[in-house]
Amino acid sequence: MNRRERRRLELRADVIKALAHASRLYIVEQLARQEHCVCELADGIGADLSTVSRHLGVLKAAGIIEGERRGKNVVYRLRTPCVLNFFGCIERVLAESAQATARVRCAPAMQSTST
Amino acid sequence: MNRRERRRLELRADVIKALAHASRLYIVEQLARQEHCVCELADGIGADLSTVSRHLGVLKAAGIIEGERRGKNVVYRLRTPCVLNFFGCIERVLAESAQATARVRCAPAMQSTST
DNA sequence: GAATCACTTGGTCATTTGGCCAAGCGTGAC
DNA sequence: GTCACGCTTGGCCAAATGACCAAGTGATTC
Repeated sequence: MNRRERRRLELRADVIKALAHASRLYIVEQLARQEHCVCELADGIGADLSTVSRHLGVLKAAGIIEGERRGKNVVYRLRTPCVLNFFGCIERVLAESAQATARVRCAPAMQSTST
Repeated sequence: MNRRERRRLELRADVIKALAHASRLYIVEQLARQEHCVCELADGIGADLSTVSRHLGVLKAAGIIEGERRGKNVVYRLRTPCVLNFFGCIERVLAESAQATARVRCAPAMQSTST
């Protein structure tokens, strides 16, 4: 992995990092339905307004959402809806993990024939 | 966001977190081509073997890859190749961000008509 | 069974992240 | 202008993350 490739992967990782938090996933889901002001999202999340504002800042910096002042409010909307496609795959990963766990639970002596 | 929904989003976030690192993205890309032992991946990344082993542990815990001992080696492979679909969208996000940056650079007085 | 190779795990440290409170800033209402 | 409202940002702290080295474990070799 040379310097150039590392940089490329770091840029990708930054976008993924922006999505790697429950509250930010909630925000993305809500904005997928319709645009929202900060206060509405903070309400839904149940965290301090400042905390939510920072989460929005992270998503915005990553280029996933964009915000616009409208009167007193700042209204955010999804800028790259393709991120919604991730969730199907994520669910598949989780489902397979759950299956594997179940398999282990039901057949603990799968590999080691004895003991 | 009730307790149940938070839990659901946290599970999703855990999978995404596992992908949110340049070295781990490198690993996923390599394993998409073919399976590899830890030493090969460590070589490619250029980090300590222990560090790479932990990265593999994170991906495995998330259910994205799986490993199998084969003689002296432990060989890892991709378990849920659908994660590769993420990258197209990520690149689009990055490309749009780059465009936005360029726009700002070329027209700094876009919104505020004067000043 | 001792040595060696491939990997994992414990210990430690520096850095990053996420949370809240408090203070600041921009906008609209009065 | 000044007040209130909505949001952002600075300050701070606790917890999580990522890195390395060193020690431990599993498997092959001799």
